[in-house]
Amino acid sequence: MVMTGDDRVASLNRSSASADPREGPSTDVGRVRNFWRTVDRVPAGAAISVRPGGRTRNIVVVTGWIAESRILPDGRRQIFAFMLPGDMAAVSESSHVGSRGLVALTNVEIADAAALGRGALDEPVANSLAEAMRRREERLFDHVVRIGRLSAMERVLNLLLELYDRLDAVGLVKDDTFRIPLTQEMFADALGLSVVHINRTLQQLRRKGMLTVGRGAVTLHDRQRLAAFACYESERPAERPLGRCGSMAGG
Amino acid sequence: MVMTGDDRVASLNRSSASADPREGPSTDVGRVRNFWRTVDRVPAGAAISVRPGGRTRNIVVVTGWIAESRILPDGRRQIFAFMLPGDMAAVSESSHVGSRGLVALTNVEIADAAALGRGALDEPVANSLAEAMRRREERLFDHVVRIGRLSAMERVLNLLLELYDRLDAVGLVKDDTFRIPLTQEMFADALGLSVVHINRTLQQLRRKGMLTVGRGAVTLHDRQRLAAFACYESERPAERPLGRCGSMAGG
DNA sequence: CGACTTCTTGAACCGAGTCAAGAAGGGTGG
DNA sequence: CCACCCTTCTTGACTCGGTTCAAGAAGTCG
Repeated sequence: MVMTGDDRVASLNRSSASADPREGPSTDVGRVRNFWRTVDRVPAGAAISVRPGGRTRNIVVVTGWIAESRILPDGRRQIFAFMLPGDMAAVSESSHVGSRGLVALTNVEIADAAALGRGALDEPVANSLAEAMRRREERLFDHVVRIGRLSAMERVLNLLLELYDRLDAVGLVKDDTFRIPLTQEMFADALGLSVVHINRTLQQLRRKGMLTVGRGAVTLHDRQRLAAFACYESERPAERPLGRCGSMAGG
Repeated sequence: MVMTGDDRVASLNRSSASADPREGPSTDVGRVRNFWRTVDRVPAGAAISVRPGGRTRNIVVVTGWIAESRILPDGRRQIFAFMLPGDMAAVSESSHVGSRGLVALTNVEIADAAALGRGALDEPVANSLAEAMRRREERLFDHVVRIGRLSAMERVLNLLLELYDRLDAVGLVKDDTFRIPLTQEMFADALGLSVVHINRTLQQLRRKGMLTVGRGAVTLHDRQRLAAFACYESERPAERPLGRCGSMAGG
């Protein structure tokens, strides 16, 4: 798991305006054009905030990863969520230490969601933004469970499975593999563990053949089994076989 | 910390429609009357959900405590938040195992928020509901930090300090003391710890003279100091002296 | 009073943290 | 292309916070 930036969306229309490209692959082309005209580039490590003048801003991630996090006065950090290409969010101003903030984990391209509907939020944009907010909140709950009630191994797998599904939805997964620009430290700060323990946990998972990590990419082997082990439930309710999670049938 | 129900709001107008009574102690009296006509009673332990027919329901807690939680298929439970008198929320239907659900921790009285504005949500109600949602989300982030990055002692104190502030805001604190209808198990499930360890942690805090717990009531001694220790930041930004939290100056 | 829940405490265990040092990458300038 | 630096990853040894198991005490309720 090495930091390697530049995982830009292969084909534009797959990560277009709609938060969930599956429902309508190619949205209004003119809208997407407008999209690109208002793109902002943010370098890795930089904070994402409203310009001094503005109030609140609805953005869409076009390329790259963003973390939503808080830093405690004594330096401890907690990452609440990762924003991936296609994700929308409302950004308000904040100082970050003590409060929440968005930080670019890679070089990032973001677009103003408002611009998609030229000016005021129009119906479809407002809707997908609302839908995005709903999902974001749901993920936040998942994250609380992860941190509060899962073991280290379960946490790691559970998070990776979520990232898999989300990246898959925007076409960034191929052969059960996706690029992941996170350092083990970021992983640790998201999951409430120490870097060292994240490392050891990944080693274990590797040895058990459950996943492959390295050079900025992750491959999940037998996601079905991993999901059952890590109490992971896919967002779309189609597939849900999990019995009592936590135990490992054969491993 | 013993379960003792019946902590009803002493004076009605303090817990009236507005989520934050401080800004306007006595809201429209007629509205409050209407309030009482549409009150629902829910016994301790019961789930709170929409009636079979309905879709989504905006409610206000009038009396009692409610927990928002999820139960994993293997029985582990995570409590996301506590709803106290005066809190508003939007309730949608859910099965609870696997997904989220609201459970009455005590006997509870709830009112329909919509009823406050006779029918459709009117401006003031919609606003305070939006404001309540904002705060609720902010608290959820606080909770993630608590669980993800604080030690057991910090977690316990931090949560108690939050409950203090919220109960104080609706007039349910007197002499640094408030009633708390939580069992240690609920505390454990909220903070991601075991019951036994919650118990021991409370013992420690007692011995250090930081708080008093017993017979369903908690008293916090020297909240200023406790807040600094537990990385707690009050919602209203007036008072914030905390330096680098985590260490105990003298104790 | 009896039954049940909740609290408390001890002892043993172990998952995860800390400290520390070395290896492996990755990027940069000469 | 190499030398160097800095970040990230890895591993070992040790510590410790928190869990588990178990059993008894204290409350609480009918």
